[in-house]
Amino acid sequence: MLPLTPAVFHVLLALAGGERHGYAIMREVAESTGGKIKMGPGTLYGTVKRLLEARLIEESDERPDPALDDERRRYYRLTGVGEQVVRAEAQRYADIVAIARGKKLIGKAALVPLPGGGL
Amino acid sequence: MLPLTPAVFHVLLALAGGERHGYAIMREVAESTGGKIKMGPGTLYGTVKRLLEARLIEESDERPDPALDDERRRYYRLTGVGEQVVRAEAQRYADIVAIARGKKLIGKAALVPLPGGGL
DNA sequence: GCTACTATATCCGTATCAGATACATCCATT
DNA sequence: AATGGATGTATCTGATACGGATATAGTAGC
Repeated sequence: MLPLTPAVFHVLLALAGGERHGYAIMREVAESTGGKIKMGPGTLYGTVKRLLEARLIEESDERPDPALDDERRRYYRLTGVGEQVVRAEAQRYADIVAIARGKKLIGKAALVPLPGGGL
Repeated sequence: MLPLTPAVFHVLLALAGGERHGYAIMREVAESTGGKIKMGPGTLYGTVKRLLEARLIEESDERPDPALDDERRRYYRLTGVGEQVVRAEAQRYADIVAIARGKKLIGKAALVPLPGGGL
């Protein structure tokens, strides 16, 4: 199943933060990547359709407060399998980042300031 | 240009460790991913061809010690642009990993031992 | 009433993937 | 020296995904 395509991964990642409707997924992807990734509607809804067929996401019946709702919206959430898949892919990404760090392509994550400076 | 496809990224990542010939790239990808990713020849040489056309890699004239060489081999190395691209993609991966961590999909980074000593 | 934004959906040209296939060489074993 | 398995490069092709264009329509502000 892995690796996921970037479009699929971004959609699952957005839904990992809670259920969302299609347009909100588009906005979240753009926002979370600082505008570097912008999904067009073709990519988004095609991806959503495939994810529904693969049972990685499912449509939710729950609606928010009617005052805040928009009837046109369709809300989606991760299934159990979907969550497992997005976790596995995130771990794969982390493993690759570790490889890239080993080759000095990128610096170490700034979790703790290094006294000696370094990369 | 970004995001790169997984196949393209893995090839560039392998070449970030120094110049290599095609088959060695295949082995390195399999090894560095713990056997999780295995590129077939179709993927590898198709990818190499596209990377050459895009000037992200170039063929190297330098040959190793004839005693260790194999005339069939064709060696490739990153171009300047290729290195910039693989760095940018590695950073994009790191950014996504940070997002995934923020959503508690994966744990914190394993501490990679630095050559200069400890943290 | 007009315009921009929100929201979902499909179509289609292009590109990529990955397995199958092909062919030649190197090396170890018998 | 013959066999076989690993090494090494290369192409073809079906299936799939991408992403821009397009379509439709409700909502909100001016």
